[in-house]
Amino acid sequence: MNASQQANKEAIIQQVAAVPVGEVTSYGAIAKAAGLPGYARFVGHVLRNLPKDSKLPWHRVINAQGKLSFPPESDAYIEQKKRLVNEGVVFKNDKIKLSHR
DNA sequence: CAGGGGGCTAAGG
DNA sequence: GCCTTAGCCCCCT
Repeated sequence: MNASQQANKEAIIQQVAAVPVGEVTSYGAIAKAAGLPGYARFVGHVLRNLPKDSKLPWHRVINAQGKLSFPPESDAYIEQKKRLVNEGVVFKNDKIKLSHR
């Protein structure tokens, strides 16, 4: 892995970790906040390949549609939704309201 | 080097 | 509301 990519990953992780409890953000927002506009998909890749000891709140990162990026019947979807609800995130018919944009 | 795919996004139909 | 196009980026075959 290149050093720059590692740095980008770190920056992304930083932003994700900076998301407060009860709040959700989109991949694009994370990427942009990390100084990597257009890296939305890379954010997804990073979160997907997270080491199991990351302790990173990946569940607070959703897509711009205010929904989870997993199939509704997927275990990951259910797990993420459960975690969010447990943290106080309000779901509107399987949709989360992002703090306006 | 080419091809396909993925926790994306925005714009159209 | 869903699917398609086009654009962005990175990863694995």
